[in-house]
Amino acid sequence: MNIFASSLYIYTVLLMNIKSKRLLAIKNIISSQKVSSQEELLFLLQKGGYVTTQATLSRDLKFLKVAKVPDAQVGYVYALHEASSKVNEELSVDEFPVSGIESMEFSGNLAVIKTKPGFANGIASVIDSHGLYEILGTIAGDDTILLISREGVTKADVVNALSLFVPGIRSKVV
Amino acid sequence: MNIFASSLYIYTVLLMNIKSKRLLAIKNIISSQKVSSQEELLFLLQKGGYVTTQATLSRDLKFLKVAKVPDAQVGYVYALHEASSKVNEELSVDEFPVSGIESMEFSGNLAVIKTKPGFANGIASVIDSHGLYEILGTIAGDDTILLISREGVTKADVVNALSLFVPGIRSKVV
DNA sequence: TCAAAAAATGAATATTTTTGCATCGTCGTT
DNA sequence: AACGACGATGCAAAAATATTCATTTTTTGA
Repeated sequence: MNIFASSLYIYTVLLMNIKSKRLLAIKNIISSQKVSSQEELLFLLQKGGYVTTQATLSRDLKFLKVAKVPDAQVGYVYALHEASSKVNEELSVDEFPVSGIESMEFSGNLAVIKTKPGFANGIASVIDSHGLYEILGTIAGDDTILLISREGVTKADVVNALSLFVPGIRSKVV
Repeated sequence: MNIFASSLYIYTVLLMNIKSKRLLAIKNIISSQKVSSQEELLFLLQKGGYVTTQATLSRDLKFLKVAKVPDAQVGYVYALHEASSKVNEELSVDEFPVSGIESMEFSGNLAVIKTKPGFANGIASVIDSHGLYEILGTIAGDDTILLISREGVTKADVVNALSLFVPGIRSKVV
């Protein structure tokens, strides 16, 4: 199977472009160790294969709302805020999620998909864009997608349909 | 013992208190408005009668562990840490903005909760944070929350679950 | 597909923040 | 009283960070 011809590739590109990956790497690094300057972060990113400049880091940190906080040990540390701090705790620097999806559960002809914060809209629109027969439509909040499936369609059908372009999707409740 | 005869006391009042007062003033200022640079803070302090230099502010902010956080409005703001700002915290994790809820009605495995304008997201996230078994998830707009309950769960079950932390909750429709 | 628009980026620069050093006023000790 | 220690502070240099500008890359719309 040529994955570059598959919708998996399209999905991946849509959600995980270079910048997104770098942002995720930044999150992972600063949540796993004390980083006290952008220069230091720059070096750590390079070790992970991300080559960029201090200017871009400054913008990235602003985008991520990463705070610079006084710290007893090293003077200052960069810190994520509450909401984003536990997002990627199980991920190492070198492993990136190909999906922002956390879980999926059904209730009747509805499914509730939990995503990483902020991912719901993006993922929902990817789902919508495939125009799947099984899925009537979706509504997305910030980290939750409500998916309405067509009458007569089973939960397995929906999972199967989504699994075509959502890697590793699996329903918690069967 | 006459503490006014103690030179330690005099020393404390004359020197330490100046710093303490300034630190307090800094806390008050940055917790009541958005301050985006030390220079700006310097000016605000001067208006309050505290004359100092930017270098001292840098040290003060470090002492107070004041974080510099990216902000959508003004670029960057200085922010107190959780512990320091607890004064303003009116709601604990277990308290609930019950006054924000207007009504709750069911239809099948769905419930629509009407809230005061702007409250929906906050209330929905409080509900989510409790990770109730009965509730698959919620999606919030501005003043409406859609709540999806698990299959086999009754309306009463949902109300019971919510009533654990939502005082006086009651379903309009049974 | 192509052109226009928008977003991302690096280099250089401007701005902001931190810090080394010297000083001042005071205390505790001799 | 003299001396050394200490915390607070200002000044100025150094370091860190943010932003401007020009360019490239990506996305969007027709």
